[in-house]
Amino acid sequence: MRATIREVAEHAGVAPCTVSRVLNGHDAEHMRPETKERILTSIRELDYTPVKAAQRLRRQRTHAVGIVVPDITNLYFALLIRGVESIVFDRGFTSLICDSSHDPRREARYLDMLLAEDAEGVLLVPSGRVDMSAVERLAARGVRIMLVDRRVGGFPVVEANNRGASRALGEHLLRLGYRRLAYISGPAEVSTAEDRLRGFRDALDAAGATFVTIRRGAFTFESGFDAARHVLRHEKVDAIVAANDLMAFGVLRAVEEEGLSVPRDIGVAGFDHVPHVPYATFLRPELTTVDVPVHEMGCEAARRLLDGADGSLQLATHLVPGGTCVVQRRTE
Amino acid sequence: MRATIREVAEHAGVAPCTVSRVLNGHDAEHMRPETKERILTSIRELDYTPVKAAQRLRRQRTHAVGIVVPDITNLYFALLIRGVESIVFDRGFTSLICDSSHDPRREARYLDMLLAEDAEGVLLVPSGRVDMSAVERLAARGVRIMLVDRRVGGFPVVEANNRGASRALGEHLLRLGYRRLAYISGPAEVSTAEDRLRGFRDALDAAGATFVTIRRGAFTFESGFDAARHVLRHEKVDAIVAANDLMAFGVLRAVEEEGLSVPRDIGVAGFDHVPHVPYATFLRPELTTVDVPVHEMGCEAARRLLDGADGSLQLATHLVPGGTCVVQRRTE
DNA sequence: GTGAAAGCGCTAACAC
DNA sequence: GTGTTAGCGCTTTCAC
Repeated sequence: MRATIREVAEHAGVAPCTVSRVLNGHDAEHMRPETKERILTSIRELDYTPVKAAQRLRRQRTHAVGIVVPDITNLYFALLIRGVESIVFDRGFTSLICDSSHDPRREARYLDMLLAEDAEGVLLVPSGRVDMSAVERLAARGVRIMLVDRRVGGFPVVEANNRGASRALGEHLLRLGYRRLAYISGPAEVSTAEDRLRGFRDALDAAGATFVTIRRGAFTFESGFDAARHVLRHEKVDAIVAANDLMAFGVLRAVEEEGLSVPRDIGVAGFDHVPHVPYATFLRPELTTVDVPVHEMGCEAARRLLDGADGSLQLATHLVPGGTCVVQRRTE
Repeated sequence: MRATIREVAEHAGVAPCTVSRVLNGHDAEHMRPETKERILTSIRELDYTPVKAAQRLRRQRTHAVGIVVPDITNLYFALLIRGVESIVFDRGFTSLICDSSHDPRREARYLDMLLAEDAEGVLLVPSGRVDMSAVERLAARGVRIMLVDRRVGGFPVVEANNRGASRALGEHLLRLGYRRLAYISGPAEVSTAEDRLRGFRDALDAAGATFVTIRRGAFTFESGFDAARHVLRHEKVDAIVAANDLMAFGVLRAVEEEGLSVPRDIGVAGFDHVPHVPYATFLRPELTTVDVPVHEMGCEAARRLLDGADGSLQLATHLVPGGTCVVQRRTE
């Protein structure tokens, strides 16, 4: 039923290896054009496609890479995947997209699956509590590992300059006159959360200021909402800064529910800038945040993985001032 | 460096096929427990994992399935993928997730890639203008094709009862007293768009009513916004119904920009119910819409594909009344 | 310029 | 109960 390379060879009156040569472009220098033509015709007539499994077995290469993200339904990671895929696919590699759903056990199972599939490289956005042994298993087999967005262990990473950007955001808010700041951070295990907190603190330190309060969320809308409500009910602050936009949206919701108004009564800032979310267009005023080039991060990580580049890379980010933070009239 | 089955066999003092038997559970009845034990130990000690390419070649089965969606950054399709993956992965299959990005050419390339990978089945959410020849190429090779969410050609499909649900939505609005309705439909090539329009029309027909106007959007926020603004500026309507929630959000935005208020001045309804979008929580009042069990659709499609079930399936949906449509005081 | 032959790692039919 | 053998479809020396 399905044609093999031998059948193509017979049909064209040549040996299998000659067909193979055509298929793989090893005919560059020395091959009679008419032979090549005959073979190409046979391939077309028999509707021949090589069996990948046989190629992989023989070549001892799979041309497959894995990409593991914590949550495929999160636009941030979906854009990352798009970036990766745009490079990987166009280079003729197959990518195995895996969604760990924030579950370290599931994540480990996917990593083992990638090992079984003989992925040549793996791009990993680690969940909060990665099973490093699964990662080590891959590395031990010589699989190239590249972390994306979040650091963990000693593996090379492509990430944003979270600390620097967060510091710039902090300086921005201080410049606008905000002084009583609450910070809603992300999970302690996630490097982006820690870097953003540290960066903002850098700004405060330089100005001799401190946070009124710091709370920890889970990078989700709900956790931002909960944390903000708690802050608003127990502290006197003039701005709330969240470690990502999703939580910042939760903050805005809480501010509204508490009967306050942004930016009149309180300033709000986020981090991420995933404004591609159409719903976010509803926001008035627009959120003060930091743009993270997540698609570019995916592209760059894929490029480095395929090119065999070692070492880490930090991508530049930039401040996106929005109407949720404005110049404060000092009321004292 | 990497252990093969032969090395495991030698290490355990058995023949390769015996190792294979253990690996594949063909040891059920008759195998000396100690032999099995010895083999398992060797496997562990040598850190052996079978080479998938060799297995696939020998077994003539890939245990791989493809899933092609038009837009991985759209939460709707991300949830669909999750549903599919939850079934496929747990059954020991590998899924190849492909994002056609609404581009029929890219879509065709992915379908050809799935052919080259010898996917045993393909779940396809066709883009607006699918290249059916690429689909036929797969089918001709005996690859099982199952459409999801959208119909096209004569292939079996797992979809929602869009027409029935839309009719119910129409009846709901009529019952509330809305009479001057504008409808913002989706792309004509997409079956969901057509079904929803037809269903709503069913309701109007039964009541002897007609649309004030029908416009066509692209299922995007922006197109919903544009269409609604046009309607609001040129027609006198008491409600605008969009063929999906994304466009409905655009409608709400347009209504706000035109200085009108929902539901006081105008009713708004959508279709999809992807309220999992945290940002949507901002919406006050909540959107009147129809719940489409998209995750379940993914699961069911995957199950049917793997179980070899033929024929189509329609999943039930249900109306989600929201504050954007309320009882109208007839003002005449 | 092209062909013959070997073998990638695995499994299954058939021996014993 | 376990081993021997052949072969899945392909690529790549090495001949000539």
